[in-house]
Amino acid sequence: MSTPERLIESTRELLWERGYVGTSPKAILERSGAGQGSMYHHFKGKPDLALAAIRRTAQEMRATAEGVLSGPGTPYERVEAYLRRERDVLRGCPVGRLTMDPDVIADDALRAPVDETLDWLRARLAEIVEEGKERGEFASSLDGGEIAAAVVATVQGGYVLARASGSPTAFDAAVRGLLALLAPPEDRTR
Amino acid sequence: MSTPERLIESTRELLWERGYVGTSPKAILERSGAGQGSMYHHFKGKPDLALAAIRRTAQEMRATAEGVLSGPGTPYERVEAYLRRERDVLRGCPVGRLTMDPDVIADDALRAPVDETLDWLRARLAEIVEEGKERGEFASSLDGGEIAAAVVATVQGGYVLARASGSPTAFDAAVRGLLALLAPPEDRTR
DNA sequence: GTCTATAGGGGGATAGAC
DNA sequence: GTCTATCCCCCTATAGAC
Repeated sequence: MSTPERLIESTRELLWERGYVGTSPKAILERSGAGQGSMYHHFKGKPDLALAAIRRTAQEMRATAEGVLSGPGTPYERVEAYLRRERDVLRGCPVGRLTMDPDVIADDALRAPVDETLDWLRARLAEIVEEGKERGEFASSLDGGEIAAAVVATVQGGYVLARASGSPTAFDAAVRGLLALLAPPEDRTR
Repeated sequence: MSTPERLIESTRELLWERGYVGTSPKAILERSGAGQGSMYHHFKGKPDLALAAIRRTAQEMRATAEGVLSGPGTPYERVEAYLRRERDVLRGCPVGRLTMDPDVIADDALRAPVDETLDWLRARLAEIVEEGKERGEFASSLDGGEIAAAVVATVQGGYVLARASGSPTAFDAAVRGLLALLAPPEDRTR
């Protein structure tokens, strides 16, 4: 792997583990094996390198989600597949966690990829819910955008609950709870 | 206010704004107006002071939630009141945000109040949902603990969406989506 | 491209005077 | 209880040699 490549990958890992404020250039250098000079040759500084890392992580998350959401199955099944998708729950969401980073929120350039990714995800899920409404799978009274927001929020909040307790249990419970509420009425009494 | 008191209050504010990693003793001193010596006289160090601050914030959140949850109304109405409670959405949850702080998660003493608070909240909501099931307000097939987890997760995740976009809109959308799913069946076609 | 040297400021804490 | 002095290491970046 090239040096810029190794720098970006190491930064991605550290941002996921420790956030932006908790990640120092020195830590990135140690993890990547690159030298001080290399880093400042390829990137303008910490924000520049972080931006490259965040953009890549956001792109990756989007691709993963699209893989599940465009898969086979009814709308309900695709939403379920998204919610039940395998996750490293205790590590949290590498995109969502950045919203708790004051320096990311304060910098529009760093916040943009985070915003765009979560927004895209919501819009994509909203489409699917609307499709489910047309097929009679979801109540026509529901708002696709609102349900989509609830789905994304449940996942993001599930990470919070799991990390607080040190166990993925609460994440799974929240997902099951939401799926039970989403289940078509005829399945309700199962 | 006494000096220890001012130190704790300043620490609470900074932990909310910048998290544990992003909060330095120096910043606490500046905000509280206390001197270096005072701080290390009253507290063993940053973790000790943070623990006092986190405990108080956790206690306060619990009291606020209990105030709403033990209020008047049917179980659905009380859950709704909790979800719609006025919040400074863009500031995030002062307790939940700590789960994204690596140094908090790594320290059992600091994590404990966070865990206990969110766990208590879930249990309290679960009771209310079970009560609602008995009254026929919620489907008997639902699991109180799972619905409670979904409710708490939606709130915590709502903060993430709001902060990503820089607007409370997404938080409100997620809450409305969840409430629509929770609404008793006879209200579904409204 | 990568290395080492250098730099000013901050993080987190201790010591001892008052 | 509070103040100042002091400490060592880390943070982030620049400069210039190789």
